[in-house]
Amino acid sequence: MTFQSLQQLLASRVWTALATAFAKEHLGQLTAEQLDEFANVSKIVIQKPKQADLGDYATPVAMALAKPSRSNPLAIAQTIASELQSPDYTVEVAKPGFINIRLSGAFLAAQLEQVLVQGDDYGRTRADTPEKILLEYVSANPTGPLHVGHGRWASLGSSLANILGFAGHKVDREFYINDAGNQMQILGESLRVRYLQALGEVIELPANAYRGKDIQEIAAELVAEVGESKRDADMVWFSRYAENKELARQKAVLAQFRTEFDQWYSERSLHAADAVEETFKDFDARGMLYRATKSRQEESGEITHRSTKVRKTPENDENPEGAEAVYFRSADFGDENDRVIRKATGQFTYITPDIAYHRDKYNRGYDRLINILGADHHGYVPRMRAAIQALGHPGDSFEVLLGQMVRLFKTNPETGEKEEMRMSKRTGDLVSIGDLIEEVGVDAARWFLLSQSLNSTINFDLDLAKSEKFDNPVFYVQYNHARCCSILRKAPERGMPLPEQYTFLKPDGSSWLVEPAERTLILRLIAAPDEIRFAAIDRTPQRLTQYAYELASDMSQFYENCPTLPPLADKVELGIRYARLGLVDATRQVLANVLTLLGIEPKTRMERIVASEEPT
RNA sequence: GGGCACGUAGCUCAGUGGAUAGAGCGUUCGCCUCCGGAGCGAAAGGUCGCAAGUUCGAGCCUCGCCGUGCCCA
Repeated sequence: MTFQSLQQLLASRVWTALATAFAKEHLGQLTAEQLDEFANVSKIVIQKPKQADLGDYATPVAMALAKPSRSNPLAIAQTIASELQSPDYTVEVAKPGFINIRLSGAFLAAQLEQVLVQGDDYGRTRADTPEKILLEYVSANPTGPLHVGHGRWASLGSSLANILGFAGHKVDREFYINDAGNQMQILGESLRVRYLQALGEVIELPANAYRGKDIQEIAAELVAEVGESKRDADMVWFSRYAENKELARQKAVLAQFRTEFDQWYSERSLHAADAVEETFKDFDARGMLYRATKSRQEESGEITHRSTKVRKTPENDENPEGAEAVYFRSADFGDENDRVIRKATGQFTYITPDIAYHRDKYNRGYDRLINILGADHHGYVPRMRAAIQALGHPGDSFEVLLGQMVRLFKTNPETGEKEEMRMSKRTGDLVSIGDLIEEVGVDAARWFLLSQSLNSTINFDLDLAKSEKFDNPVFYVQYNHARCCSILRKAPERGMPLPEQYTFLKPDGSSWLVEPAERTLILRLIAAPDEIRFAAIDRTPQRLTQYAYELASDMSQFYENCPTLPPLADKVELGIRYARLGLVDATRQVLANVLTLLGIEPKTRMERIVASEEPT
């Protein structure tokens, strides 16, 4: 079975109609070349009309053809419409040149059946060009708990991976462990001091130490594990121990947050495999490097400053007189200036292992790399893309999704005002993913982190996320899923045993489901594959939270207007009742599929809150 | 100073170059004892930051301002 979305189907029908009309020389002066642009049917726009009474779907393709064919759009629309005739729908032409399509009851019924036939796979489509994608996200230092910002990348990355998979791509999820920097030494020293403190020694934390309570917890675990036996262990030993513990904690909280990875890739393993040195030689062999005391741009006076960040540490500051650094000609690939890749001291800059890492990704056979990063890292993108091009890969095969920050708001119980919870890394006073889960739960946390465009700062309303009323969209959606489940559970005891297969058509071939609320709901359901497809193409999971909400809303309308089970449906014909039951089942299925893609649990029942319980 | 975003209803935000720009919250006004019960419906609310351009057609694309956030200096 080939999975094709409704819009893909309609687009291909429009294409056939176009080709036929062209063959009959009915498309004015349109050339074969101009027609050919639409052979890639994804270029044929199919959309939902703003007003439902105009039709279920529409295409403005005739208006796009007006100019090249040198005829008027309405006439072209008429021509295409007459080639588009099908028992599946009626076709109308409207004002400027729209072609409106209204789907028949029988066609809708057939599509609805597909929802139930395909079940958990409903919504899968074939990609125009299937790709092998490596999606990298979160990628934190193993030096402490993941915070709410990481939570945004975690929910986004995990959902996007699911969505891309449904849209016909092969996706691997990867977490890059930044375990090679000198933060690891600081971490080791921090743990060593905390360990000795736990053993009763009076010793101060260094100024640059990590101060989070996680280190103290790990120190306590260490004491419980080995007692005093590591009193004289060196910093590297503590570093490794702390790193393993921190990583394990990160893995645990991510798993709890329904964020899985296929690979955990250690930066240190790159060094161990000499991948950095190899990458350097590769660049050199490709003529991408030069040795100089100043970059070409500085030499020519093009720039007066060097924007490569050099950390102010004693060992980095030493720059032997007249010694030459090694530059990468990144400006030749669109970067604003060349980048130092190896300092005069012989040390690689921080970007070099990153380049080696991305080189390795391509060597592992991926067609496309997608990284999810905070927008504060945007300066990093041009130089990495330059490196990728220097290695001979297309620049656009490297894609970086830059996301804005998350701000948390909570009502102050004293003033009743919403207040921002300020976060500070310095004091260790930052809200972790674990805190967020504890506060609002995984489902609400994921929903609110996913429901906004990546380009928008999220103003996360913790009170709303916790609400168990219909003003909370997550609750509303989950509630309607549970409601479907409940109806299906109750049906047998109300004299409607669940059938092997639902019948949506009357013996005369017309649909049982003709109520506006039923039609609206069916149309919404069968739009799911397109919604998922577009969410994949545009990398916009928020499209699916919105869709899930709209679907829940349509379900709610249907539920209000169209009784399914006795006693309420006593006067309703059995055929209709069973068709409605099938519609409920299909709604349950689509809601479940979409929620699963978002990493939100499709609950089969909602736990009732105790009325007397005071909110705290 | 340079770069990347953002600016849409009172608030929080959606919005494939296509028809009369949408949703939730809040506000106002009606209903509601229901199959899952924590509600349902309606109304009001807009110079899509400002100004120009491209186009048959711009909230969306281009340029210039203004404002906000972040990064680099």
